[in-house]
Amino acid sequence: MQYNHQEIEKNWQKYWAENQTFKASNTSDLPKYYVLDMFPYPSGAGLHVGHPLGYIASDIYARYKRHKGFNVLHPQGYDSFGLPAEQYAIQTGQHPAKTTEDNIKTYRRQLDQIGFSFDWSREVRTSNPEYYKWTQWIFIQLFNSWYNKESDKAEDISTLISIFEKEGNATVNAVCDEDIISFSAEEWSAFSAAKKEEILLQYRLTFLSDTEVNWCPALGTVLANDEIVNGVSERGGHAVVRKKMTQWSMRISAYAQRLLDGLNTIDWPQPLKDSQTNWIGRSQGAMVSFKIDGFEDSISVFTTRPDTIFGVSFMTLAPEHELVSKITTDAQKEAVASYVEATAKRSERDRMADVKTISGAFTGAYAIHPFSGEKVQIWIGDYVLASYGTGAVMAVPCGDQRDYDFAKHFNIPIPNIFENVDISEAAHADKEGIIIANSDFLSGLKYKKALKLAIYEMEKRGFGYGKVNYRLRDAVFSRQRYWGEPFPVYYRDGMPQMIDAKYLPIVLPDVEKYLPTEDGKPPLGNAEVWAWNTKTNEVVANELIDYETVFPLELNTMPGWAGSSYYFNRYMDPNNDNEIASKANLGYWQNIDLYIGGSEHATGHLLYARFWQKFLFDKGVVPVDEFAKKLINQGMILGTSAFVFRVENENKFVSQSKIANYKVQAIHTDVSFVNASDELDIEAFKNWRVEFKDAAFITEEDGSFKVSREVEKMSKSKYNVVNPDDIVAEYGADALRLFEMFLGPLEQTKPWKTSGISGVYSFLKKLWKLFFNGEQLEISDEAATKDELKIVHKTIKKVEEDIENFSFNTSVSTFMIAVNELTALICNKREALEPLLILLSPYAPHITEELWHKLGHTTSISTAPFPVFDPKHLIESAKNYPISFNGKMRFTLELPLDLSKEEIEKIVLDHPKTQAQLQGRTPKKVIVVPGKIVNIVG
RNA sequence: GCUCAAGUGGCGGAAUUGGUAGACGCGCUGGAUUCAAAAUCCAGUUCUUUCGGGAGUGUGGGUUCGAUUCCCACCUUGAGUACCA
Repeated sequence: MQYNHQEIEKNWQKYWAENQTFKASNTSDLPKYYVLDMFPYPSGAGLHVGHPLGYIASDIYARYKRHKGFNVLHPQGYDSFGLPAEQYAIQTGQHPAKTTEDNIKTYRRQLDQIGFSFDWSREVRTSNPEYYKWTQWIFIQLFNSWYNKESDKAEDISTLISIFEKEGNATVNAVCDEDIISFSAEEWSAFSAAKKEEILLQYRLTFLSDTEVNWCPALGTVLANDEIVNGVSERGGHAVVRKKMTQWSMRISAYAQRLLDGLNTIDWPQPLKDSQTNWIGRSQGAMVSFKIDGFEDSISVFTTRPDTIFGVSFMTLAPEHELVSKITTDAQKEAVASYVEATAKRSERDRMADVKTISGAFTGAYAIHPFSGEKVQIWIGDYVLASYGTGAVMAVPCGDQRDYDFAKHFNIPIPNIFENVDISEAAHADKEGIIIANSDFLSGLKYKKALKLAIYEMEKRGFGYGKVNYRLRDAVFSRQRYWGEPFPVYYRDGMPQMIDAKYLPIVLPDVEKYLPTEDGKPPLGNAEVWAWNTKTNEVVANELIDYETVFPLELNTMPGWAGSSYYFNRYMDPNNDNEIASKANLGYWQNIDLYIGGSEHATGHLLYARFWQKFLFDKGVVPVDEFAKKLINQGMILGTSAFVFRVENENKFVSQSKIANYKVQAIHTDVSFVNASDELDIEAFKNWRVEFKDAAFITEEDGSFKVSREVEKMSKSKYNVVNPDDIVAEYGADALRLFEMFLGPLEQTKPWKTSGISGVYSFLKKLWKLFFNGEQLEISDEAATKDELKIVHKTIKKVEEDIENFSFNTSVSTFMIAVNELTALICNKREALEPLLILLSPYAPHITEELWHKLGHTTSISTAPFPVFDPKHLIESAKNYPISFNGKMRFTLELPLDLSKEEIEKIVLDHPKTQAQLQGRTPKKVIVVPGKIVNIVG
């Protein structure tokens, strides 16, 4: 009987779906295990063979855990809000919901044919109102919360109001805006309702503010920092400029320290942790305030080196610093103004690309050194960033290279405050082993002591204090897009009002056009029914807006990361209409045990999701404050492009080995025209494009035409995309799954070459043959021999270790070895083949399910217990010892394992081959490691 | 520039409490079967060799009886990050 993968795979996929084989129960006595993939954005292009890699790995692990007796949650869904559907809508007028629905159908079909054990009854889609109801709900919770640094968690805004009512805000230790006014309890109660609202907004965890945002004119929207790469938009590579806009922001900075600390409690890849650590950017130092000569104002700076404060010889402000225009003297006005204008013109990208050029301008003003009382010049320079720290630095040229370069360039003095350090060529930034000099009370001290004493003195004298600073900025949460979650917000007297949670979801309205309005409002500005009636609590037509009971709704939508920041909790109870998920389900499933996805989400999704999880934990919604215990980044699968060589200015192609004789240019050809031996199907190539129809070909001697190959990113334009549909049709899903795992270590980037799949395909055919004699299924119930059991048990041991270590590539070779060895023994014993099928079933679920049932079983193999390894089958009585001379293995010798060291040494030394190797020399030393090796020195 | 990771046959890769380098597969070579092809099966495939053997895991050094594995320096590639005060 032939191995017919097409029929087998279709049948079992149908069986699993009909029997809901992989539906997870929310109540079970079994231990739980939650395996999750990062859910995909359903793009119009569908899947290529690189996409399922992580899904296959997680599916193997999920199936393995079921065999091991776990109640496994392994759901899948779609991150279905996003830009491509919207841009398609702008071009074609097609509603993004329709495009998205179509794309999801394609995705589902492609995923289904690979045989994943997803519990599809739990599917979520971020663009479904039943889902984004909870995205809106979380937004309201954030709005109604503030961060109390005393309790170090988010609390309800009502606790803040009651503090204000009792004692004003002097005692409040909160994470909030910087420009907060202070007020007493009496003043608070005297404030108008609007004023109170305005103050509270400065404390809320999501808040409206005029912020400098990254505005992308080409996309017509703002972008978050992590959506910008090298100064241009991550998507499309468009220019990005700084612009002031009123936007919703998320106070993620409140969680900076906890996001940092939490990294120590989770098993995530070190590079990913490093990039989050770097993104959060904690630095410890001090805030110091410098008075400005002749002004009431002072300049605050953040420094990590307060020990070098006596080395300050000037100060530098960012050109955008608010004090610049105020303190600049008349004499310097022109120079400063032209410098400010010049820097404003330069894009972020230019400024970043050009780090070496030193530029700046003197303001004419002086600051007073807080310790020495000396006057120091105040400069402006674009090496100081407005967005970091306070936008101003105390410049210590002897200890910081940038300050040093600036001072040299503008002839500013460079006082040396280090003992025995030469600073004639460069600054001395190293803080280890230095001794401070010329620094009043700090002189003679080492770095650590000087640092502590400097902060102590600043605090005592009242112009500075120790502080931890973070690079992490609050996250802009508004997008000027259509295809995203609407905010549950309307505006009354210019102040935002939350819609009561019981009226959620606020459903995205229909619009005529998906572009911004003519007066520059976001696309929702085109909606005609987009106002909130506070009496009837429903969305009504804009024409009813009277600013008394009917008010305009928010026109922005939420960013892409909103829906993906909590979806893993929703899978636990996806159809619950009253809560994100029930307490019981959240309590049972807790968090993700294994999360698999790409490393590109390191500082986006994975940071925001941790932030929301911690917030939801503070609010008592979820039971744990990290959402994923273990995370693995699967590597990218690259394409192997094929090139043909065309003679310049001729319609003539030259086979690979002959190009030296011609002047040729390489052009991509479709990889599907090329076989395993890199030979081109000339006919297919000719029919590919009209211009190749009459092309001439200079072939190899044997008539074949060879292409050259190169590994590149898989992309349509390089004609190297391989569609899993084609692979599944020709070789089957089991072969695809095995081959993707066989390519190499999961986390590694590796090239795809379809030719290699024949190896795993013939492995499956060999496995099939073990069960059949010609057309006839033939299985023996005789006891397995010692040798057969040895094969089975060494395979159990290795495969179990490999899966636990996520080393899926090596277990595929182990299966091949086992089948090769059993084939050699002509083994068809049930006792040997049944455990082998179970071992293999996570990798190749269809063929094993088929053979399992052919063996007479009536329930799915996925419920069979994992075979138990018994070491007694691997006990050996003899060892084939490698005999080395000076560490080089020269021959092997089979010896019983129960020999003593001395006996082994004697036998080896007496052996004629040893004598031949020694050629009469006497060995200096003989190392015998019983059971391992013999090494003869001399 | 900084940080991290990785360099092993023609290719993907295997081997680490230091102990037989190249498992498994692709490709390639030869053979069997076939009218022929596909499929299948068998043998071989790191390099070199005077067929005894010798060399060999990016380069150079070190530790060790013994190093792909540990240490130092360098080279190359990839990823991330970048005026962070």
